[in-house]
Amino acid sequence: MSLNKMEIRKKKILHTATKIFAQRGFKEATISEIAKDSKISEASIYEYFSTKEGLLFSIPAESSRVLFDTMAFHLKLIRGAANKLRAIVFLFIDSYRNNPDFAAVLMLYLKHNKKFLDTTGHTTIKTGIKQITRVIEQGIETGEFKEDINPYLIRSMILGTIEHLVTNWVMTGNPKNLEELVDPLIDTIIQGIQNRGDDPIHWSLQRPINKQDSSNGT
Amino acid sequence: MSLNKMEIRKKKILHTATKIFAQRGFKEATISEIAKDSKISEASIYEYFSTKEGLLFSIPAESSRVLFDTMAFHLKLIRGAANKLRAIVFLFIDSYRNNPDFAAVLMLYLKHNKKFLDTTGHTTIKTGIKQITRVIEQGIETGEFKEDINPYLIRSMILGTIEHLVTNWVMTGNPKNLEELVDPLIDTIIQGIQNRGDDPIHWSLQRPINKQDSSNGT
Amino acid sequence: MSLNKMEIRKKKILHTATKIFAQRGFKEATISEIAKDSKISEASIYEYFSTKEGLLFSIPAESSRVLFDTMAFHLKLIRGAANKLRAIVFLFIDSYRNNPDFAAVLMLYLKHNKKFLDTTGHTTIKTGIKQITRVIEQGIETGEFKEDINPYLIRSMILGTIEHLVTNWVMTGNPKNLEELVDPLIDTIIQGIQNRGDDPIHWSLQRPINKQDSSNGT
Amino acid sequence: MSLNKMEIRKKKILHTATKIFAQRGFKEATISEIAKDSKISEASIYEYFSTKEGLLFSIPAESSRVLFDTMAFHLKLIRGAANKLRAIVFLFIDSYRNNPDFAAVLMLYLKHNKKFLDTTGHTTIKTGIKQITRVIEQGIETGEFKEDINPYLIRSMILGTIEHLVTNWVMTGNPKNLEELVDPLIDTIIQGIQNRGDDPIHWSLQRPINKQDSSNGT
DNA sequence: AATGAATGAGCGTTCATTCAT
DNA sequence: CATGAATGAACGCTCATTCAT
Repeated sequence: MSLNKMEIRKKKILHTATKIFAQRGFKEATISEIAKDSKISEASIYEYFSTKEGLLFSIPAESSRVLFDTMAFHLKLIRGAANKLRAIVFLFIDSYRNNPDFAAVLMLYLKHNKKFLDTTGHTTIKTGIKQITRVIEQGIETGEFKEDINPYLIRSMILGTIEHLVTNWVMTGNPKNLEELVDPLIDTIIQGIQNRGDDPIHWSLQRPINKQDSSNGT
Repeated sequence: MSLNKMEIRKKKILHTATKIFAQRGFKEATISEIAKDSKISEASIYEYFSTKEGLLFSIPAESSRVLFDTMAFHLKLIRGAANKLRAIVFLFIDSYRNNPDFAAVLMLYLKHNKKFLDTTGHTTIKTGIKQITRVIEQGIETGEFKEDINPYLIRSMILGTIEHLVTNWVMTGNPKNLEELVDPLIDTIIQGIQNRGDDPIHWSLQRPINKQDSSNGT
Repeated sequence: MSLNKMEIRKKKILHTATKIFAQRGFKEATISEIAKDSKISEASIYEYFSTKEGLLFSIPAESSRVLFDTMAFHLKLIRGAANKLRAIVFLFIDSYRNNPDFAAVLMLYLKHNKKFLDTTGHTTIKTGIKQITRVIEQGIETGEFKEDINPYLIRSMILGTIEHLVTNWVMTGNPKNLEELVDPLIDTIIQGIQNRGDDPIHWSLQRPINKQDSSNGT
Repeated sequence: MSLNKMEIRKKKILHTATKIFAQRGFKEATISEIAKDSKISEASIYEYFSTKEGLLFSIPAESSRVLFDTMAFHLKLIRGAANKLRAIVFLFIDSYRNNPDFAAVLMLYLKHNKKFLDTTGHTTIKTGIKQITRVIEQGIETGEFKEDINPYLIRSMILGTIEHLVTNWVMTGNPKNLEELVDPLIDTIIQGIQNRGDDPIHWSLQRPINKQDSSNGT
């Protein structure tokens, strides 16, 4: 009962804080605002979170775990690295679209905070992100993706693009239809990395010149 | 003369502010610190910049213009949209690598500031970024790139990946060799967007000249 | 039974509070600390003591009464004002030495608190201190001490010196051997106030009995 | 000029702080009060003193130096250790009587503060107090005082009595005529420690019994 | 009787910014 | 023009105290 009530209060604080931080910015927001909006006293907020920054860092914990659990669940059901990557991108985008305040806090105030790096919230995210790398590596192992691609780079392309799009979206409202970019994005990347039956290899710059020559010369 | 002196003082302030903001964070940094480090009084700083945030927003003006002028200059000399994109990515990365403090300020404190959107500094950047869009559109027009690609998405992929990589770099020091990712990045994207069937690689910079000649000359 | 239990809890609180106040200072100490250390909840502490300051003011009540009762008991057994003063000083010093936390609280946080003046704890102390004045006055009446001395001043000298020494002791740990200063202190004062001409030392405890006898017998 | 003005402002702050601390107590007093009373903004107070406690610790610096300089000056003009001690006690008492707020702050909030021990203000006081010890030691060297007295104890008696009297005075207003106690106080102590022509030594408990005997037996 | 939980009321401190010289 | 000095306006955080069970 009491535990339940406390859980509810804690979530209320987190929810309100997410909203206020998203609207006003972390530094500009005040604990007083969050207290008023959540109808929980400032002192009580400090019962649940040790500092204002601690409150900020507590925001991703839950949302992220939900996202990454969902992701792990779906990945088991999907065959093919390309399809898995498509699902990942879709789930990310979808999660952000449905939680714009959370997306804003993550993109604007957490991703660029060095102290956040040492946080359990960040650890959760890092763990989740490793799933992406694993999918890429599996794609390479199965021969679905080219051997010479750099998984870290591909992952960075996926995440970087998502971050860029979502950041723009939370800041300006554009692009309106984030989810419509999922397929073109993933298609472009897949085409850049997958093995193709028709002469797919020679484009790779790391390949020796003569290899390219021979294929061209045919 | 006096004007010249003032210019020097102003640049000194900007340079110091960039350094301090990068090291300590925008909110954490104080005008007092910048004054001490630049040996210019706080009051004088306010002679040159109206507010602390105004000082922050003044930082990209110069560096960005230099970058985009250089970019415009190079793009005139390069043939082929793919090669142009490669040059663009290279120039971005190279510029950030050579100005890590500026890169940090841009990635950590400007890119996510809504007020910055209404700034001449941001206008400069936007103008510069349009060059990328234009290159992509030209690639489509010339048939070098597929017709059905979304230039905005491609531009977002390029910028998003760069931002992601550079942000990581200024925050953690990794990846150590940013510049080595330029080619794989651009190659992956190019392969995702270029028309295939005809020889797609004529303008690849790594390709021997005679190769291009032969294909052009056909 | 239940009353007994309550008494035990109350004493536990007082004991812990004395320790915490002595270690951390009255203002710096928190009820929360006392609660944790005593394993009695904060709310319960407020069942026994109305306010934090009330808790502080309750500390001397018991210890002081014990001291002054002991003192009254001993004074009945001792003959001669000088010997009585010596006993008093000894008992004070000994009491503080054996209860350093209590000594610290008394010297550092009670003696200088104006509100403490209106407290029953202070009344107890005042009553006890009157015993000193009475001994001095008796010394004057019996002719053992000079007629023209100011009992209030002499009492102040005795108390002031004790307070000064004990305050130093609780703050710095010095002087190490408080009790060794009892005799020199009381001797100096006695010599300053006793009637000379007739033999003043009959009751000196350190003197051999026969010595006194011989002088008396003359 | 400007320096002068700053000096005046600093003294004004110190003066007001002394008053407020004396009236309301250190912890109860607020910087806001001091600011209002001194008509100097809170922020400016922090320009002159780094913290509230730093402000408190800065109070004795000046007053004490004045007192101890005066003391050193007078001591040069006075012959005889007893007379010097009398002058010292008088100067102390007189100084406190003329600066009751300072006396209150010193007696109630500084003397019992462990952190104050590490302060330059405390160093000044310690240095000044050494003058007392020196006078006592000189009294011993010249034979004016007994050989076997403990200078530390005598100094503690003098300071302890003064502290006790002045503390009572600042807390309760009594005794009304502090200065009238100077002579009785010093007389009592002097008689307790000075060498007397008429059989002064045998009272000393440290002396060997036979020594006393011989002097008695003469 | 005992306590976990909640909070009202404050306060020290910080700085961006302005002013007077 | 340059600046040393002054300050207004906030805000995070702490705790003694109370309440509900």
